[in-house]
Formats: sequence, structure tokens, C-alpha cells
Amino acid sequence: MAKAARMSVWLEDTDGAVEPRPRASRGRRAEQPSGLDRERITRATVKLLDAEGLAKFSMRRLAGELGVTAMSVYWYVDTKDDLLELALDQAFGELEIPDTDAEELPDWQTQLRELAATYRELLVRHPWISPLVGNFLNVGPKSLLFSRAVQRVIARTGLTLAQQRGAVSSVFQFVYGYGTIEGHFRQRCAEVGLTQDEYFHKAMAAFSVPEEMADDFSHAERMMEAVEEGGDVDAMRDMDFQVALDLQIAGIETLVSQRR
Amino acid sequence: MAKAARMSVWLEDTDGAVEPRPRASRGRRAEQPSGLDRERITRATVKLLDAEGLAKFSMRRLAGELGVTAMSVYWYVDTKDDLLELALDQAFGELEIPDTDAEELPDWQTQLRELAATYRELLVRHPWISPLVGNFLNVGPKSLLFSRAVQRVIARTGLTLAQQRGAVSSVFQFVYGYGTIEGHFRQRCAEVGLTQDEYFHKAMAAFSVPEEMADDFSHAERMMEAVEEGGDVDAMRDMDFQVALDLQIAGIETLVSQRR
DNA sequence: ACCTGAACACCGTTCAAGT
DNA sequence: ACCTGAACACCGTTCAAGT
Repeated sequence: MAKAARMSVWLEDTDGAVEPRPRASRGRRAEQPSGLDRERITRATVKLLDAEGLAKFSMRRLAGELGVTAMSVYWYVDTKDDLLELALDQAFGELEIPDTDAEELPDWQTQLRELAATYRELLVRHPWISPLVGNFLNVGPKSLLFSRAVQRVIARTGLTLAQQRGAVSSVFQFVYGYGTIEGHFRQRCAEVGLTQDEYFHKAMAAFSVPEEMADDFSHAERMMEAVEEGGDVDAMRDMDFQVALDLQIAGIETLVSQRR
Repeated sequence: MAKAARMSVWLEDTDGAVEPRPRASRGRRAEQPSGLDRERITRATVKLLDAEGLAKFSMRRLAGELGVTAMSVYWYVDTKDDLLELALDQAFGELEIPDTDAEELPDWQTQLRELAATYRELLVRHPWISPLVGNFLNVGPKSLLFSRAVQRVIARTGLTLAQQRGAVSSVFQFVYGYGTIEGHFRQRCAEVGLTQDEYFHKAMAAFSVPEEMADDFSHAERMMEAVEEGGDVDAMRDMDFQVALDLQIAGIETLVSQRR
């Protein structure tokens, strides 16, 4: 029998009543010794994650940034994982959620593209988000706001409920994967001190192709020739992203028309 | 100027000649003191990652498993990251690569489904793969074999080269995202000691819905009612995965037909 | 109520030393 | 050529103690 680990910061114990966590600063006293509270800690966490990445983030490092002892943070937060979950949801707050309630709405295709674009940008802007999304349940309030918007837009396609689940997965797991790789690639380039194009060419040139696959490697090279010929990596990635969305939207339309 | 970090185990320095790493056991002497070599170390690494997950893996833990001092491993491998890259490519060797060269081939739709299925299963079987895919360049030999097979199949769709890149991203970034979440969910359930269905229901019940989104939450509930009514999580996930692939294949077919 | 310091059980990696 | 031991600079977290 495994020791029951907590499922999420956002999920209180269901065995008893749902009581609010006592540690949040509720303004009971105006001035706290160090001015610390969950808000401030979470903001500092996001800032540090942006600046140095998930791998280098530590509770001690964070405490240093806050001008406080490492253990002070533990008054406001149970574990490092809880803090990361808070930071994750805070970042999800940057997503631009389109209005899905107005009288006169753009078609679902347009809104789906908007949602995909804002999610992609978030993942690229904060490369540390992607491993955390994989690691936690992601049921924070900001995250839910986004999920709801996605569901509302997909509901307008005319797919059945079961198909809607598949379509949501299709589009947003794709964006997740795409943004993950893209974000990490940019981060790596920055770390190594190369531009994306330099890094790309260096990686292409650096490894020798085994003889037995020399011929289908030429095909791969043709696929990438847009970049080889001086086109830049960013432009190619935008193109590929658009093609993928076009393709998926066309696919949804086909499923819908088959239902009629 | 950043200190030049190594790009990948698979990428030797290009400044000089490409010399083979001297540390691999080349059978020069039949018997080594501890019988250690890269092969054995890599296999033990995969086994340990499967058993305890990426978070608990450490060089010291691995050395213990091999009956050796932590520092012995460093004779065969430069860093922990290099070792993880080796383990990653070894796992990619489990992918079932369909024949893409035969005279009489199944249609590309079938082969694309096969490739998607084998990749999904790999990600679910080894949940530690997903964060590593996001973290390294992924240009190991086994990984390349898979990429080539994907490119060959997509090439048979009739899409332009630029569209082919988009289609590859669309399908396999989707599978990556899907397998990531699925694999991690299973891992979490095992850690907490719940079945997937128990975990699912507990998570659904555990958090209270904010009032201002109570109405669109009912829609989310209807979307999930297949599970609520005793259907199991696994079956639902298989369905959703199939719908997503159907949708993307239909989308590719549409792009192809628009080209005519 | 909030914060600190010392301590525990870990990490990855370096380096000088052994055989 | 291969392996060890001690050491360095880190981790997350517990716990008793301060104010």
C-alpha cells in the first residue's frame, strides 16, 4: 500500500469539510515581518523560472531572491511541487481567452486558431511550463478557464460529444507537443549562445549519416531545404504550425459533414 | 559569452576529426574488472527508469544496482545527461517500424496509424521518455530510424514537401502530447495506489466548481459522462485517440485533394 | 504567527589515488 | 585501463528554537 501522496494543491482533502488553507495572508495584520505571502512567492517563482529555467530553480535560490531564509517559504507552501503548481496556474493566467459568449461571434475556426496560438506562445515564452503540465493534474482556476473556452469553441463545430473530446485532444495535444519542442529549442540555443539558424545548421552538419540510410536521408534534406537555403527557422515553424492547424480544422469539418 | 555546452552524445565535435569515443569497450580485453560497459550501463538505466521513474533515478542509485561505486560509471559516460540520452535512444529501439520499402504496401493511412500507435504505446510504457524527448535533440540512431519511417509514409500522401513537414508535426506532436499525459496519469495512479477510474472520479469530485462557471461546467460533465456512467478511462482514451487520428487523416486527404 | 539555524539524507561531479 | 574514496557544492525537508 503506497503512502497516500497529495494529488494537487488545488484539491483539498475530501474526507472532511473543505477548509481554506490557513496560511494565506488574509490581511489580518497589515504588516508582516518580511512582507511575504503566497502571491509574492508565486510571482518570484515565475520570474526565477523564466530567468534560469526549471533545472536551476531551487527553494534556496528562491529564498535568496526574496531576501529570506529557505525555510520561511515553507510557512506559505507545503512543498516545492505545490509551489510549482501555483506558478503553473499563474502562468496560465497569461493566456488570452477569447469571448465565447457574445451575440456575434467569429466562426469557431477563427477562435480555435486564436486559442491554439495563445497556448503555443505561452509554452514558448515559458519553456518550464511544459514539463509541469505533464507532471501535475492541471486543475487550477486559470487552467480551467482555458479548458472551458476550448470546450465551448469545439462545441460549436457540430461534432458529437464523443467526437468533441477527440477533437480537443487532437488540437491541443498537438499544440502542447509543438510548443514544447519549440520552446525548448529556443532555450537550448540561448544556453549554448547560438542563433536558432546557427544551431540548426550545426546540428545538421555535425553528425554523419550511416550509409544504409543515405538515400532516405536525401529526402529529409529536401524537406528541410527551405531552411538550408537561408530561410529562417522561425518562419518555417510558423508555416508548419499553420499547415497543421489547417489540416486539423479541415479534418473536423469532414467529420461534421459526415454526420449529416 | 556562454560556456559551450555539448549539444548531444550523438554529436561529436566538428572542429577536428570525428574520432570514436575511446571509452566504449571494444573487446580489446575479454574480461573487465567489473564487466561494465556502455551496453550494460544503458540497459540498467532503462530498467531503473522503468521501475522508479525519472525523478528517483540517480547515478549513485544506478551504481548501487550495478554493484559498483558511483564514480565507476563516469568512466563510460561523461555526464548523467549523456547517459539519459543513451537510455532514450535505446528505448526508441522498441518502436515497431513498419516496412516502407516493399513492393505491395498497405495504404499510407494504415501505416500512419501503425506508427502513431507504436509511438503512443512507447510513451505510455516508459513515462520517463517524454520529458527527455523535450530535453534533448533526439538524433540517436534508433530515433532517426523512426523519423525516417514517418517521413517515408507521409511522403506517400501526395502532399507538397512543405505540407509534409506540417503533417508530420501535426500527427506526431499530437501523439507525443497524448502519450505524455496518458503515461503520466497511469504513473500517478500507481504511485497513489488508485485505479485509473478511482483516481478520475476522485479528482472530478474533489474540487468545488466556482459559481461563475457552473453552467459551462455542466457541459464538461456531459462530455465526460461516458466515464461517469461506468465506462472505463482506458476505453475512453482509446476512442479519443482514434477520433483524433481519423480527423487528422481526413484533414490530410482534404489538403491533398485541394492540390488537384 | 512568522521566521531562523542546525541537521539529515540525499544529489552530480572533480580529483588524486590506487591496482 | 579501469575503479575507488574523499571531498565540494549543492539539493528538499524536518524539527526544535527563537521572537
